[in-house]
Amino acid sequence: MSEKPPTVYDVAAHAGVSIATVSRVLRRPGDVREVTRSKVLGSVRELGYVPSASARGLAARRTGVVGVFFPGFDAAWEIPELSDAEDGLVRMVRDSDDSLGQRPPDLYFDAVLRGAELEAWRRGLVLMVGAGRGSDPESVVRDIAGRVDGLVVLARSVPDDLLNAIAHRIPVTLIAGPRRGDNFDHVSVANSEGIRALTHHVISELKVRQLQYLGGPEDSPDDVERYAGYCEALRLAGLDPLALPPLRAGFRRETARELARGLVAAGKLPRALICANDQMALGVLDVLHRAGIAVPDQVIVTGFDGIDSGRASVPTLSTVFQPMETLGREAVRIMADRLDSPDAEPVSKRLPVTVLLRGSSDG
Amino acid sequence: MSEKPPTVYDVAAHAGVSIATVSRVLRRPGDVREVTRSKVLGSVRELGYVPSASARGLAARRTGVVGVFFPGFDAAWEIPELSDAEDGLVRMVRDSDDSLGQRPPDLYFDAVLRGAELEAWRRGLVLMVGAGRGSDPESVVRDIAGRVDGLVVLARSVPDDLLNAIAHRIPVTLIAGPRRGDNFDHVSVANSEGIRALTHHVISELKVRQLQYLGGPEDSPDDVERYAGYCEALRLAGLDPLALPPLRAGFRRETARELARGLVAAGKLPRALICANDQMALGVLDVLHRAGIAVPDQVIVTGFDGIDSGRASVPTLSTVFQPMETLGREAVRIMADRLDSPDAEPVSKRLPVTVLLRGSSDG
DNA sequence: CTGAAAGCGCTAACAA
DNA sequence: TTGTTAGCGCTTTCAG
Repeated sequence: MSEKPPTVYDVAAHAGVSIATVSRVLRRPGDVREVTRSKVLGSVRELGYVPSASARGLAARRTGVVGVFFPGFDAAWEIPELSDAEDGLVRMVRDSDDSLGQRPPDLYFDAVLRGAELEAWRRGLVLMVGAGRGSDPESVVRDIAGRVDGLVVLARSVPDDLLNAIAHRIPVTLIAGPRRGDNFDHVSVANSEGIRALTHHVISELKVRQLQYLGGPEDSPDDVERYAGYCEALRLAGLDPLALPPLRAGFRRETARELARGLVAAGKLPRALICANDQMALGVLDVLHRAGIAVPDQVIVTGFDGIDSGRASVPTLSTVFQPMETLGREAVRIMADRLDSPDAEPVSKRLPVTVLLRGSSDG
Repeated sequence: MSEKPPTVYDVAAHAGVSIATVSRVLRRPGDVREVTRSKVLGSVRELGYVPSASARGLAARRTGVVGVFFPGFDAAWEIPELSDAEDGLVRMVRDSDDSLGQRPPDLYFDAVLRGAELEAWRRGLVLMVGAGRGSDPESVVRDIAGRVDGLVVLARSVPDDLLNAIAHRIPVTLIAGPRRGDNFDHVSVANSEGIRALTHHVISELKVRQLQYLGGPEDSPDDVERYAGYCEALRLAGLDPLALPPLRAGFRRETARELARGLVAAGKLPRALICANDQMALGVLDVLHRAGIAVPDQVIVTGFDGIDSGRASVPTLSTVFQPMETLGREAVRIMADRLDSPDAEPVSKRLPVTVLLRGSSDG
């Protein structure tokens, strides 16, 4: 399938120049006379020369690669082996919600990754992705750390000490989560401010005084911020955040569904349910719909994230849009700047959000 | 921020061994006596040693990295500069559909990428991603090609000649699109079979005889396959695929909306609209809903892909689910195998799809 | 504008 | 079991 790949030496020989000239043609074409350059480029094409990034990285001490490390919520053992079963090419099911053997998509990381890739491209960088899974992020992170010029880390996917060790060698940019010391650059979104504004709207415009919070995992920094924003809005209105205790559904649609069914069955629905993300809000919406409970007339539901499905739901979902893609872009932008000027002051940027008032609150 | 990173030499000196031993400890710990090993590992930790992947790749001639290259539908000039404007952290809008300055998410690539990452992790590989954008995929592909042991390429994101040049050096696995020669391994999904089954269901179970196809770009290989499947089902039933000419909306929701509005206005709605992807189907559904046209009673609508929004729409969307994540996983799996045995026969795998009969056809 | 030569940090025979 | 040594393919002074 492949013979020995040509190297600079081959190209140099073929073009009748030195390897230094070949290198120049590729890196700073302006430094080479036109005729020489085109001669070299001719050889490059003819031989199908592809420079070895390893050699280049070794010699130049920079790889042009930025690593992106994000938490993998899939425990290793939950990932099914790829099966080789062949039951024909088409299966047919009625109204199957899931059972497709697919895990729910993680819109958030996907979007961040897309943004990161986008900005990397604009900056002439390449992206290397890794996820923390199972018990030992350490090996993966080290593995990636040796390959890249800088590392972008999502939320709390890497333990502090490891992070510090890495930051000692290459710049690290943190996405989301709390700011951790000022060894790192940091990008976040206005979590608390956003949900506070939305909650405030529900209270003062829609005249609701009985609200309940539906949160994700308590150890999620995002959830912590959002809950704080929620509480703040209530207190500002003279309401007690603990009048109705916060509910938890781990950011997951299915879990929220079960929880909502429970509330319906018990007749304990609040006048407004402020959810910490869209997935949960959609689950709730779905259950209420089936139970014949009118949204927003009987119950107001809001989400957070601004995922696409919230535009297709009935009613459409009021939510706080967070610019996930921009989050990724901004992180890489900051990283690129950092690589250019390693000694500049650490940067911390907070991105604005947009409250989207739609059918589930302002129908 | 960082001093000179320690190398094998530093570790060797610190541990009082040779660099070869350090290398062994890291690569084949079994070949080293226990005491030596722990001494070395101690030094590694103490010095915060991180091996250079460049040097390693150069010496070992393999990088442990798989590249994934996918088409970027964003023309470069359409990507807005990241703005530094600060108009406060919260903005508030009513019922804004878009205007969020975000491009529509590309669920398909996201899912494929996620699957690829997953399988790469299981195989101890790292993923490097790049997108073709603007006029010149060549430079990016070359750039990536030099960094990886193998390249996974989505659909037609890379011109044939370039692809051949690359395949000459490193293994290439194609995802989706037509099979292109047998220099390459290839994974695809049962596009035509899936849509044929769904169309057949609409015709023979739902007794519909007036169908119309709503396709994507004509040069999309996926669309070509899907259209073929559609036609086949019609012919099998003795219907003329061209009785109603195929419509085109470039796989985009917005475009499909406009088109649907046109059909409604002209009173030219067919009894069933078979859409080549979910985004378009959702656009149609939305327009019909607003126009007060009953789905599926007056018009049946079907999609293709099985994206999440199709479960939240009203009615829920009948569609053909394609295992996008599995597509990515399978591609990396094949690549990993290929790296292990470069001279095995080229592989071509077709993944099964699932027809999901939901509200928009079988309400 | 071009060439010669010295590494970059690591792996993999081969010796010991 | 461990050490020696010869590259891997490229960038980058420094001369010319």
